[in-house]
Amino acid sequence: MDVKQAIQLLQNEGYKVTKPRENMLYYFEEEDGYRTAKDFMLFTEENYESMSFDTVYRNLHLYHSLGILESTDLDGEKHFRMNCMTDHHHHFICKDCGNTKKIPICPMGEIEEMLTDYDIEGHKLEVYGVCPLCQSA
Amino acid sequence: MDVKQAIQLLQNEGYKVTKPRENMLYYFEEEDGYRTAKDFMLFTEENYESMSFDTVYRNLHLYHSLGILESTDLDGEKHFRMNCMTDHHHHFICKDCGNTKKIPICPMGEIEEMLTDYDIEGHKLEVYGVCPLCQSA
DNA sequence: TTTACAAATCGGAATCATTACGATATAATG
DNA sequence: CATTATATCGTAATGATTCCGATTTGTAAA
Repeated sequence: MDVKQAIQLLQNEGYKVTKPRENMLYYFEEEDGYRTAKDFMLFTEENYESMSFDTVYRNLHLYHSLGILESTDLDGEKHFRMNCMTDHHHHFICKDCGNTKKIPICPMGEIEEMLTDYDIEGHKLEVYGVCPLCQSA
Repeated sequence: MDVKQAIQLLQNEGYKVTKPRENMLYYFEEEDGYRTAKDFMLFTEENYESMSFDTVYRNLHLYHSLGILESTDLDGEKHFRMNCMTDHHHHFICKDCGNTKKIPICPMGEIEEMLTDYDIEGHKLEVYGVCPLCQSA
């Protein structure tokens, strides 16, 4: 998912393409990892174009519901990153920088077999630690 | 982990065994699933022995740091359950009642092999949905 | 290109979960 | 049973997120 595709999706679904929305898309396309609402607010302030909390949170939810962003609960804060929908996978998440590495392994096949009476709606597999770059820093 | 073991652990580590602490232990021993601070506060109010937020949160953290409780971030709230330290495993978590079912599968062996340059500190594997009991209700 | 209007934004107030704080109470030890 | 460090209490403060009324803006039709 890139900015171009996301804008296309917004238009197809009848949502307006506004300056704030574009700014958010470009930010998350650039950052290859999980970021919070505050991360984004700080970034915009540094670039002299801060926007309302309301707008940021509302669009984060919109983007999540449209599948443009994926999210995870971490340390009591919601974190978001661009959604890579091409294949099903999971992430290593660096606790220092928030950047991620793809993990192309998923044990859900096995697990579904042992939960036949359960209505499975989703799952989460995440690995936490420090990435090579942050280790050397 | 049961109440008896937890109390033993508190004493060994030099912590006092107080009424509020005992109440919390009995609550989590009884409930076989993830519960929030508020869940516990509501329970105590119904039993006419409510206690301070400060006390509840402080002891939740204490119990977590001692390994008496395990925790997970869910819907922007921290959830806790009695820790079952006998074997490494993961959980199915019912989104309606919070109760859990053990999943004795873990793909970390495979995953560690593909993350050789990464400093791995932890991981999370959770399956979400509706348990059989809540489906029929 | 202008107009019209639904949709989006803004700033600030409100809410919810969680943490901090000073005063009081209490478990553990001698 | 006296001492004292530790825990609790009630409340105030914090941090993330949501809500709200007023204003602005994209979009589509005139």
